[in-house]
Amino acid sequence: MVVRRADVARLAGTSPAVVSYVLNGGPRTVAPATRARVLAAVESLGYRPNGVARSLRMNKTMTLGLVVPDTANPYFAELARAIEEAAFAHGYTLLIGNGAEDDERQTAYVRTFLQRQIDGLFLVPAHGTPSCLPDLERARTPWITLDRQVAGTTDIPAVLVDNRGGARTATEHLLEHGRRRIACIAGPEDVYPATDRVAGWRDAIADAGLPAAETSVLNVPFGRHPGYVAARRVLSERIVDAIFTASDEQALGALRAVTELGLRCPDDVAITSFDGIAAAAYATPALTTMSQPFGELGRVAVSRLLTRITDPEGDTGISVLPVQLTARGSCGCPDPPGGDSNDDPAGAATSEEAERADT
Amino acid sequence: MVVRRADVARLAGTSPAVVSYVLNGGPRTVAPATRARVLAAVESLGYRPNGVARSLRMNKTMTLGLVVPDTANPYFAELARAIEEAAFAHGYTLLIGNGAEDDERQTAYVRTFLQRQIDGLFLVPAHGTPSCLPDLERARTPWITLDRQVAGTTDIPAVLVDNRGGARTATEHLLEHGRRRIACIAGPEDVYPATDRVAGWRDAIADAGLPAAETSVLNVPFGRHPGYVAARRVLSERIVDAIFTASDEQALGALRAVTELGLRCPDDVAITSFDGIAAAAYATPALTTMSQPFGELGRVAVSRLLTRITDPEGDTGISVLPVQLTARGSCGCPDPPGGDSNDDPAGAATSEEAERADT
DNA sequence: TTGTATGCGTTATCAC
DNA sequence: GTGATAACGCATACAA
Repeated sequence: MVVRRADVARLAGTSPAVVSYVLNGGPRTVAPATRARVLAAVESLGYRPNGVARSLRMNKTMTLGLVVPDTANPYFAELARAIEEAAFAHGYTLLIGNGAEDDERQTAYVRTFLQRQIDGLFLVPAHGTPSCLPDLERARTPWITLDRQVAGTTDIPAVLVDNRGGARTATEHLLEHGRRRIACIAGPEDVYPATDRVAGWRDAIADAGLPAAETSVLNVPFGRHPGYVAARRVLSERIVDAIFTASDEQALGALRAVTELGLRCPDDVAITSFDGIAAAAYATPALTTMSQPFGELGRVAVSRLLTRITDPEGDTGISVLPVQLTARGSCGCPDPPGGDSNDDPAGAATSEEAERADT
Repeated sequence: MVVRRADVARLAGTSPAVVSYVLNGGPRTVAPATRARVLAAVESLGYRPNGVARSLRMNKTMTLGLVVPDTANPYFAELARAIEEAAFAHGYTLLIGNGAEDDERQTAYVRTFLQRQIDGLFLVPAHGTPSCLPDLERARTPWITLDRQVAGTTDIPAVLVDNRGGARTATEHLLEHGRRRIACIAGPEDVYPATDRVAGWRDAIADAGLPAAETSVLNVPFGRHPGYVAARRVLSERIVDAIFTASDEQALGALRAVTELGLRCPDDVAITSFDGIAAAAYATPALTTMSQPFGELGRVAVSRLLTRITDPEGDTGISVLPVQLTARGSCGCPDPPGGDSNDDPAGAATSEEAERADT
């Protein structure tokens, strides 16, 4: 509109094609003198290539889509930041969508993104079977699932963490502290990581030879408020001495419930949870939680998606990353001073080639 | 690539142009019979228009850019969600960038976004004078500032909240509780909302006829950890009975510091803060804070930016939205049960026409 | 009412 | 080493 490539060519006394060669460093070589003239013209005119035209021609947008169930949820916010970090390092930009735990809206975003010709998609599927599956199938756009699997499928590429093992570790840690009546505040019944985390809790309970108190499993949404409500219920109805929650957010809510009921954490009720969001380190007491490797998650997810972009059939497995017990005060361990987390959820860049294909 | 408009036209026994007319509902009318054939062909082939080609032709992308200093920070996460919500309602999609409080990176994002021909940009400028200003100037892409103003400027369209008035209210509330030695944990010295919030604190202190204890102002970054460190320092070095913090995140850190030092909040140290993020309602005690109208912020920002897209010269002022005191336990008010916040930071949709220009 | 043709700004393939 | 030219897929003005 304002200044096109042809203008640059004219000023530099050459042809538009040559301008491209200079700016893109190829595919053909250009004489140093011409090159200098082109660069000068670009500078003086303030020419900036039109990315849309380029995308149309190149058939790639250098844009990745990310659809999560709730952008404002700290866990997804940290996950998004990690993805963004890794994508940026590879020269990709992120289109972000808030599915709002609603299939219809999630599908609306996926469709819009597909239409905008994103090169690849990260999806944290809402509960149930996403109605956008057919669209994704037809579009041939590489996509990969994050944090959750699509219900009932096992052949869709995914990057997950060891939910079952982590939940088991978290529960065992409560057992080691001598707790015996451990309730489980789980996620929604039909959401993948919830079921696996419940399974891990069950594993630990069973191994300890404890009765599987089914009534001690509360299926509520992830999030502070559901955690708060569930904790109030389980604490007033049952005699428990510990709670394992499926998310830090729920744990934060539970912590609040414990205090409101005049109980003390960890003395009366110990808590361990899952995720390792930054806020967990600043609660009082600080939360003992299974920390997810956000930085690694982002790097693996981006790296795998990019692989699938160049080779749509390749890299089709499921990555399961380990989680790590971060012992703090809520389980009964000594409570370290605030801010023991490294405060850098996205992690530092790795030695991977950081290539920015876009100029 | 897979299925083009021409394919649809062929199957429907008509021309590509007609396909456009049907899909876009204009600009020309088409016979019902033809229309039906086209629709059937679209359905059976699963044709989806290429948004990139459309953008090139139409010279608009239906995409808005949002660059914030830190995506993972809960305040910006809630702000982003509000923007996303409002943009979605208008059929716009959000390209999101994490400036990481770093001018260079912020500029990199702005440039990339501009190159991708976004229709408009929301910028939460990092401290100092952004080096992307010339780019924005040349690009003629409408943009608007959120939460902060560009240092030293007053003619750039912005959507802000009443930082000074809010800070004053928060501080006065502490005074009403009988506190007299009120420290101020501020943001970085050169960031707009920080200076205004300090000014508000100063207003209240001065009006109360109290000495302006300059040493009681601590300029630290927003964020939990800085708040924690600052609180530890101010609590051990000085005798204070209250703290006003410039952000909820800092307050959360401060709360942790209070507890670690064996003090009680609000008994020994009362706290009020600023922002009204969801987490504030679940701290123990829950934070008394100046709640920002996230939903309204998003709607106003989007609405104003869209206005500027249709009329680049119009709507060039600065919006200042009011903030509201949310009294909870940390100031000494009765602590309501957890989850008193409506848990819907983005707010419900208004009666504004929700138009989705994209199909 | 419908088919044809041109241009959006770029990259890449041609001859030169 | 360089200049013209054909796509990319769409929207629309124009001729039929």
